[in-house]
Amino acid sequence: MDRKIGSRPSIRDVARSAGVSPGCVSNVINGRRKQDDPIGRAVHEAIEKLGYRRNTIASNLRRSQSRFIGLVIPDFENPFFAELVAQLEQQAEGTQYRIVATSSREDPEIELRELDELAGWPVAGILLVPSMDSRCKPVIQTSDKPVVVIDRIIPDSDLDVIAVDNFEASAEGMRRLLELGHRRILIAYLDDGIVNVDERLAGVRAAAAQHSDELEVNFLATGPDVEGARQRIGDLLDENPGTTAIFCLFNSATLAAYGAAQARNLRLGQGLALLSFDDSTWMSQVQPAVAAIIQPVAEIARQAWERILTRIDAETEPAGIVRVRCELSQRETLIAANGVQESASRTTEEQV
Amino acid sequence: MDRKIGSRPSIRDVARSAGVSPGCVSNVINGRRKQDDPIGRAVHEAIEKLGYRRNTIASNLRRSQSRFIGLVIPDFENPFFAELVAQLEQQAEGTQYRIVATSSREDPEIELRELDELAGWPVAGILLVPSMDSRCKPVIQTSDKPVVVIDRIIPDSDLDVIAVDNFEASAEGMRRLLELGHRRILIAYLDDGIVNVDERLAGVRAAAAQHSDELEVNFLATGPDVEGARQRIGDLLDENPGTTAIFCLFNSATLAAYGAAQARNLRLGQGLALLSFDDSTWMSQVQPAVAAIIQPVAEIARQAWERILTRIDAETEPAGIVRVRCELSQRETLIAANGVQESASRTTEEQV
DNA sequence: ATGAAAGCGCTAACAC
DNA sequence: GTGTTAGCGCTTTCAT
Repeated sequence: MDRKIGSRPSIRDVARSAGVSPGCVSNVINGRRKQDDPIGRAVHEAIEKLGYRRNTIASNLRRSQSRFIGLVIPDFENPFFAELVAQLEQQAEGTQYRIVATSSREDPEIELRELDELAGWPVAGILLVPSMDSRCKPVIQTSDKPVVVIDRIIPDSDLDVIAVDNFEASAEGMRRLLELGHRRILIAYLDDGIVNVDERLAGVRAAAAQHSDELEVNFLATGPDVEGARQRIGDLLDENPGTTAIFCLFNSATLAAYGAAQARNLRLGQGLALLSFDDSTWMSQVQPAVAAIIQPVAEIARQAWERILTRIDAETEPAGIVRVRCELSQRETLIAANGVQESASRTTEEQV
Repeated sequence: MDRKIGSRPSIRDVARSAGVSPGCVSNVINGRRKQDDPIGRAVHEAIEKLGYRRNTIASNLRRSQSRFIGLVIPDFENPFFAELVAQLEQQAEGTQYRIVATSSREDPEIELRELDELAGWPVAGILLVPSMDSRCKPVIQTSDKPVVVIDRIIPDSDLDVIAVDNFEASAEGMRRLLELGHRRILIAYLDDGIVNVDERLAGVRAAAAQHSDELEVNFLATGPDVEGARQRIGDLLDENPGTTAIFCLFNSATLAAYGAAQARNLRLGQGLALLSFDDSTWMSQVQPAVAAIIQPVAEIARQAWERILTRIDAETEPAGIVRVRCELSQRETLIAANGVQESASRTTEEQV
């Protein structure tokens, strides 16, 4: 009541109210002193009465330690990253650390600003999903706090990275389509020069190269927006009516392909196969359900969390890239080239 | 070089290196002193050389002010909240404040913990999308920092709230269906006791009550998971084959309804109308595109941001509820009961 | 066991 | 203008 409005009671107010010293209050708060004697009780009462809450930041400042881990992702609206944030929060649960999340909106400038900002924070470590640009590389390499890169490899660097096995997963997807008899395949990818997509493309190419039959594989760079992607995929389908399968290398292309196919009355799961790299909720709910290569986000989060904690404890471990395996979910749009469904039922989906 | 590894150079190191006092360095950093004289230059050089970064937190502690605004949402994976975070970050851009986002995973316990945590933070204000439970009410009301509630009204309170006009938007949606000749309508809602859904239900009921014809309106509580919702909606469609329109009062029910309709070969946009409260990317991309009541997230974010800044400046303004109007996007699944499409083309969508 | 006092990194009021 | 100094809220020796 005797303090200026808006400012909260400090440890000193509690001490005064309980008739003890601030240090003593600190001891009580941090359990370094028995709680159930007259003094301990008095302190607790004062805390209660004044509505005292410890200032975490001041506490950390004094301890010269931090219980925060900064997370920078490109975009909250991408379901993959949204799930990543959720899973990382889950990992943080129960540990002494908490996640502080911000996004770069895929803008390298903002990304640098965010990293810069975090550098001025007392964060114990940084988890980063880099934007589609490697400008952040020097900043990370000279960072004084541990950084773990997630999902997107930064070329020519020896940073800690947790990513999925893009190459192998794509190759497997492509092999699957070839096994199913597809020979005219449309590969929709985002753009050149994006690490993940490049790796996925390489996987597709490798699988195609191993195949002996004559293939007609069309590679289409769709660009980032769904609307434009639908247009381009549609055009390509019109020009290549013999196409029997579409393999989309990132999730919004799948939505575009789905729409384009519907618009042309191409019956997915009957005349046309569709496979997506990266899953989304809608894919398993529509009918026919869209087959997808599922990125094990929970596992990625687990690995990233483990790695950053290790790094915080001991900075001496050698850095390295961890590749997490993806699962191909066998849903209804994954059919043979003759139109036969390989798997008719939802219940045969492989679990992640 | 003479400091312990992992700890960053402080303002004192810079001062020593530049041969000036810490206070002087502070003055240079904060532009309270001209930069381009020998001393100013020496300081800048020292900063450069040591790789000094200001510790934002310590700075804020000393200034007894904060440049952070805490945001607590129920769930990063809900596209509506994801967009909200993105839009709020956009609002924060250019201001002196930044957003620190965490989620409660719809768990009232975690929500309380998060609010408690923020109470111990030097945040200037709190933006909260409450979980589906009002347990947080007392905490907010006794908070020593301004709180603005977003999206979900907390009953019987006089807090600052920014929400959409659920009642009016639902009523308009329902009226629209009635005008289009629908008389057997399925209303899929999440569950009773959830504020937003209750308001939407009330809007639907009010519109139905105003109508003179005999109506058969089925209300179905789907529960939170899409799979279960699809099952229940499917069952209800089977039991009521005369149903000509489905109105889903939250976004994942729309996905469930879409899947259920596809599974039964009910042609959406031809035999069956579908209207969604809340938009998602997939809705405008599938064919027929799913009509949706669009919540103007950007506007919600704008209002919330404006409100919290006002509150931070002056806590004296009277609190109040701001209701933001939604837009009905006229897409292809919004057809008349006789099967005629009211609007055939995507291009006639109203803009948000 | 307990309280006084120093100090985390920084800023602001104050003297010089 | 410039450096000295006190202190933001807290923790942690270190005397008592």
